[in-house]
Amino acid sequence: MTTTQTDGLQDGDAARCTGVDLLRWSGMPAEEATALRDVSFPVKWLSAGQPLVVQGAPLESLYLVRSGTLKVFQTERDGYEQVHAFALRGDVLGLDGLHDERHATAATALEPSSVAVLALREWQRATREHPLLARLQARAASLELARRGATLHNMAAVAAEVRLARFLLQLSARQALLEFPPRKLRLRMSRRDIASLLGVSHESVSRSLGILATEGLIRVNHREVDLVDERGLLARQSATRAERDAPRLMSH
Amino acid sequence: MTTTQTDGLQDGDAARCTGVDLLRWSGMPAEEATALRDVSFPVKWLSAGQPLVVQGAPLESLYLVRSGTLKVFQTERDGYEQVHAFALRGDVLGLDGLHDERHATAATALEPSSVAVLALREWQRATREHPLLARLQARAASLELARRGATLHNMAAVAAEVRLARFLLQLSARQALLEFPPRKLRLRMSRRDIASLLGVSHESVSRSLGILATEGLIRVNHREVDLVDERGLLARQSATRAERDAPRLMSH
DNA sequence: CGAATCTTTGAACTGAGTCAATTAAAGTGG
DNA sequence: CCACTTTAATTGACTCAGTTCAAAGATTCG
Repeated sequence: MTTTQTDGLQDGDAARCTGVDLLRWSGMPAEEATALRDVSFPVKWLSAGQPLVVQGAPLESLYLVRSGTLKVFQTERDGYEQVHAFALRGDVLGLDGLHDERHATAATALEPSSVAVLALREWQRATREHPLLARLQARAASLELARRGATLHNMAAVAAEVRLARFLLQLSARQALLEFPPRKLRLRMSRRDIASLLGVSHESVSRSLGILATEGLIRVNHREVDLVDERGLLARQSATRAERDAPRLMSH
Repeated sequence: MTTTQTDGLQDGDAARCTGVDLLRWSGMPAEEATALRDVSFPVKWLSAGQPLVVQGAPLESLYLVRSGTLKVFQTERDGYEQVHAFALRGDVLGLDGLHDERHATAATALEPSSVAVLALREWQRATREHPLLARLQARAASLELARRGATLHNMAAVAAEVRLARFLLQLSARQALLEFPPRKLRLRMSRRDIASLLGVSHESVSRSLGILATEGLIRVNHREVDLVDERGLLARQSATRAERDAPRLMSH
């Protein structure tokens, strides 16, 4: 909203996108969706560091990430930023606010990014008329739910390097899905953001990166991380928490 | 396990429920939903300890909890059970599996419980024909997403008692919504389940309960917990993680 | 009543948080 | 374009809370 400099448009890219685009970005087959060609939504561009939604704001629209990276977070009373997720192409922002019409989490761009603006009224009408769009939303919610599970899994690990290894592997997997090189990670977020997501101090993130690098599993250069030894990382990501009384499959 | 042959029905309660029931259980206004009287779904009864869905199983239906308590969890390769949530009345199970048609998480009853079985085909048809049901699903997903955020918040806390305090307060709040006495908690889950959800060892849960009890904030008797001093608990739940460089509100 | 699970408590060890100080990078403005 | 400021990242030292291992009660259930 308002004119934050380049605001709406940007040269070389459309100011609006169609329903077919939405399907494509969220990784759904879009062939037989000719009807969705006539549905369109505005595209909003964000510069690095620009907030898209603030916590607690009335939910006026959902957003589907078209490009870039956003961080999704809550700010505690004491000012601590709890990062919930990083949003990449295809992710839908604002779903966690549908139930009470307020944004439960804030979202800020970590690099130049663009999103489709799904104004609530129109979007809900669109989902009613186009089951594929309803499906898109359900799918997005489902994916996010599953990803939250993975995040929980991360934080459940005892050792900080284990959490970090899991995080890196998950990011790699997501990049692969988006057809980026899966073992060349360009971290768009600060160490502190990662630390928050993993539930450790940012110093621990630093140290853990060092440890994994020393072990030859990754190579770290500023915010560029190469996954050198993926097998090793996979091995490292085991061990959630000691559970000596683990597998008790009853013997028929 | 054991007598799975009682399966569907149980004396004294209907074998099916209507769309209006679904709305009611999930806390949505159900007055003007006369059309939903004709939509009905089977009810399934579960005994304590009975699994409802297993991890990885093909998603054949969603479930809406009608009564009781379920635990939602994943079992790691090493046999560790990572608890994701506890489901109470109104919660929908299986949403995290919609995106790939497999159950991402398992669900097991912690006490005698009942759920509405929303067989996928029929349910999806129903949501298409009845926007209120579509809304119910979106709302359920949204609520669960928001609740996952709270869980993240819990695990981000440094001290174990803080995590526990938050957990107890959240459970209390949910009970209040369901019109149960908010400061008389009957924990349906084991200490270990709680520990898993909070990301600590079960010994720590035991100790933390002791600490909070010693401080006079709660009273513990086996699995009955009374919230004696709610203010105190609220005070205890602060302090996520030191962040001396916290509030940086830019002043324009 | 006995077997299994759950829960509590104890003791020792260790990994991660906190505090602190230094270096590196990025952003700002003249 | 370069000083200057601010923020990000790394590294070290110290301390302590929580994990781990162990073992003893308590409760449940067959």
